[in-house]
Amino acid sequence: MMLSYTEENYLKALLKLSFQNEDKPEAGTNEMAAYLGVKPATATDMLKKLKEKNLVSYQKYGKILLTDIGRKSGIAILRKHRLWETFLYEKLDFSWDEVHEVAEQLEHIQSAKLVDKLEEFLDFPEFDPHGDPIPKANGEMPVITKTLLSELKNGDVCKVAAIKDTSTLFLQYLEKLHITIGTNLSVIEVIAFDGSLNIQIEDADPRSVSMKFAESLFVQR
Amino acid sequence: MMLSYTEENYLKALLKLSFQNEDKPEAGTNEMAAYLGVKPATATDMLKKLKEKNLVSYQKYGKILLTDIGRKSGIAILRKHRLWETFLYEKLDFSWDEVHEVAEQLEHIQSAKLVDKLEEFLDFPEFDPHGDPIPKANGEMPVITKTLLSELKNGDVCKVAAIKDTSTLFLQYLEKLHITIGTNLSVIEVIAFDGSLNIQIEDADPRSVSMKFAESLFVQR
DNA sequence: AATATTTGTTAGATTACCCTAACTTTATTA
DNA sequence: TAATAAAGTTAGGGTAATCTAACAAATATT
Ligand SMILES: [Mn+2]
Ligand SMILES: [Mn+2]
Ligand SMILES: [Mn+2]
Ligand SMILES: [Mn+2]
Repeated sequence: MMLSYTEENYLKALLKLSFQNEDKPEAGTNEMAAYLGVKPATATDMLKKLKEKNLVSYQKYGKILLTDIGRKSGIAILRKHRLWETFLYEKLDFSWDEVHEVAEQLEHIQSAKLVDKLEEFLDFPEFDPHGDPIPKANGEMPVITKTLLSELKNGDVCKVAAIKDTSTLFLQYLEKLHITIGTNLSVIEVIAFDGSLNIQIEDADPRSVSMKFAESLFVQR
Repeated sequence: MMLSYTEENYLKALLKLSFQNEDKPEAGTNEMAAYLGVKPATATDMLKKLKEKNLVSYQKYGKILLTDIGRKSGIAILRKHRLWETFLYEKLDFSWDEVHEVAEQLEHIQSAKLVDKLEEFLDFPEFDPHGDPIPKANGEMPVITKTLLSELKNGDVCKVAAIKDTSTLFLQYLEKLHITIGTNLSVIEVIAFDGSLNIQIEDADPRSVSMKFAESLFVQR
């Protein structure tokens, strides 16, 4: 099916929201509009079009759910986004916080061959530079159990698995701390007072990080 | 300056036409419209906008000429186009006739860093897969004297330098004949009757090619 | 249950790009 | 040079994506 640049962005947004709203993979109009930076009225209009094309199912004043086709299309875009991010990071020396913006554009390039060849060129990466799983050509995606650093207890050790908050400020802060995907962390002490943590980053001297920090980082035990 | 996808295509078209119309680097409205596959009325509309933005200079019913800014912008797009074609051909194993279509999309990605990093990644290529020169970051472009194969005489030898007609049919025919950029050719005989040529391709047995063929291939003596 | 708040929709307008049909200007040709 | 042909413009209209303002429905609060 032929999708416009904009329609693709709506589908990807709905997919992302469906991951985010863990309980039910639904989204609301305002939520979607806020995510995309448009007004609710605009989102409603587009919703009608997407429904017409059988990409979402919803009723007036009801919740929005992607159809099978809609989800498949969304995943295809996410796949492109993450492959391009990996390309920029691995091959063109882009930094962590620079890849997303350009991938937002590259994800809309239409060419089945391009995506698959790119994946091959990158040697079939499983995760993007932020630790997020890259969907396969068939739409499959490794489901990984995500643990937040903030859920760990005194003495726990872990590896950084993925970034929850991918804002530039956070990514740049991580870089400053020499934290990247795969970095080993150990929790020395959780401070009950404010939820901050004393952690050791690889072999460096222990240091304190805030609760907000610990809630923005996914780790693997 | 912020240019839309469409504005970029108009500028690139004008640049291409300015190369094509060797004598004067001008273009007409109809010519431009035909090149872009739009109607003359549409081209006129866009022309007004481009003039407003100081990208072209022209008067009603007059000829169209790119301004310095307009030409610079056009060259920047051409640079991206040819770098991407090179990437697809060299790194992703795209064939000769497949690169153009995808590059038409990729040329519109906005990121100064991306272009320059891509160029570095490709090791600063001078020519794209069709033998066309790739503009440098500063806008400079090697000016090469183009000789058509059809201009050669009996006994002349040459190397294939670039492709004039980049249609899929021609590119696929060239592939079949094992002709690529750099292939050595020697003209055995020019047939006066119909302008066809007997040529030898590298060490293969001599064969005949049509005048149309010889007029579609640029060579270097 | 009544009211207030939040959420979502509709109506009407705008901008970018494109079209057809009718017209005007410039160039060619008899 | 007058008629014809070619080239270019204008007027009016369509679609996609966006907006603001006004309204309607659903949900939460008293
Ligand atoms: Mn991203
Ligand atoms: Mn996008
Ligand atoms: Mn090309
Ligand atoms: Mn283009």
